[in-house]
Amino acid sequence: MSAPPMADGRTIVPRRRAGRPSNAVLDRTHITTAALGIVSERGYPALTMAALARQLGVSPSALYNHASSKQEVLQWVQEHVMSGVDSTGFGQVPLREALRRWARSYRDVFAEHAPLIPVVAVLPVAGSPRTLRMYEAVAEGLSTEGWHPERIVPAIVALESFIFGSALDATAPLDILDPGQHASALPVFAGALQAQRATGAGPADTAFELGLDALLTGMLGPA
Amino acid sequence: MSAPPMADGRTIVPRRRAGRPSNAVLDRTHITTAALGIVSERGYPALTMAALARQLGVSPSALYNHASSKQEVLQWVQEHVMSGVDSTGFGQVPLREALRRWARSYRDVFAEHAPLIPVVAVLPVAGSPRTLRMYEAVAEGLSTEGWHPERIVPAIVALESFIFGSALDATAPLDILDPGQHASALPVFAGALQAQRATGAGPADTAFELGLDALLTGMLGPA
DNA sequence: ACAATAAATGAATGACGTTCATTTATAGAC
DNA sequence: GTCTATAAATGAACGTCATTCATTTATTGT
Repeated sequence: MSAPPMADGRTIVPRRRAGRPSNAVLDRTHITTAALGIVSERGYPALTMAALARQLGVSPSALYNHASSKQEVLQWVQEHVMSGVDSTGFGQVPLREALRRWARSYRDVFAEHAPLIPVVAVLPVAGSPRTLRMYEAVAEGLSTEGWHPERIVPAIVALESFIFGSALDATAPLDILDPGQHASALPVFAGALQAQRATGAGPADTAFELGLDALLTGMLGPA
Repeated sequence: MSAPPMADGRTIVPRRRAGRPSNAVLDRTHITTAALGIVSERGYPALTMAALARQLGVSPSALYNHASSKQEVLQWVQEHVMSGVDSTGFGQVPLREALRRWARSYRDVFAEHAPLIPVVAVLPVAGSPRTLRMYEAVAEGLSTEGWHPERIVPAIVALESFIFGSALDATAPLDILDPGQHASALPVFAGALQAQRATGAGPADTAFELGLDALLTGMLGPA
């Protein structure tokens, strides 16, 4: 009579019988996994503490024995999400290429977790070892190419700002820039918009690649 | 017995006597002004519909006769905030300089309204004439310098992404990048951080200027 | 005077995140 | 083996929000 299937979509977990540490079922890992499941299946608006508890087969208040707040859960999710960022190129391929891979994967990952951006952008990074290791990899990449130490952090932050902004932009509706009825008053912009559309490429992707090229050229010199 | 001073911090407004349009007191302009007042005095977390109503000397539900949602109020605030962006340089000073002024003012404005960024970044721009006029000014600036039409929109979007990302970054605590106890495991990054700090300049500002320079160089060529 | 109507009200609702007193059941001490 | 400290789960409750709605109020055009 343990762990009934529940015939329900929620993660099945051996019914917790309270007690000392032992076989913890409601630890940081399980909570994070459940949160990621909800997010990927139903999106961030569905990630409530009640939904999370339900997914874990537990009452909402039980979560507060293991996480001090929803903010903390979001930090755990962020820490996991960072594993999708590719920092392996530094020291392996030319810096420009390594930065490009890094930036693309970073943007793609956060485009799928856009609601984390305002959280992450303002959160002390000391709590996220993965993020710190990423910074170290990028810093090594720049340092090895002879960058002056005092320029390294600003360069990383500038790239990151562009990446976060681009990730937000990637979640915008395709027609977000449509001028609607005002088109006639904006001849140049409206024309440019049509010209861009005629290329058939996604505006967010094109903008990201153009901006990334420009940043890399500006930082490293022409290719 | 009209408009008692209230001896209270709230905006004094001639007590509304219901009826036909006439001398509307609770219109878009007044609501926007009140919202801006709350935000500048007590920040975005304090901007609740209840606080807004209180500021206007009215009950919360009354707001819904004039705004369909809080989202709409935020759009009004955004539209007003956009007036702080300086697009006057285009056609008046060299393009690089015009873009620089524009980008700086744009970032500064949204650094003070960071919570609007996730809203704005995803909102159809058709509802914001001021934003559209800004786009037109920038597009004219690029077009006049011979930019191909299909590159204009991506360039604007790329710059805007960098600007929004930088505005978010500008609201972060100064020590956000502090590696804490992990410093020893991150020699290059920790060193770079110290070198940056030693310059005495704000990391967010330095990163913004470095990134902006890089973007402009990448887009327009070396100065 | 009257009818139509814009506008304000206050009570109510439904999400949320979070707290707390209480209960449950295990692990280690004796 | 019992006892006891304690990690962990529970359900009820709270406070804060945005939002809705039936009702009232007061003005305008006829």
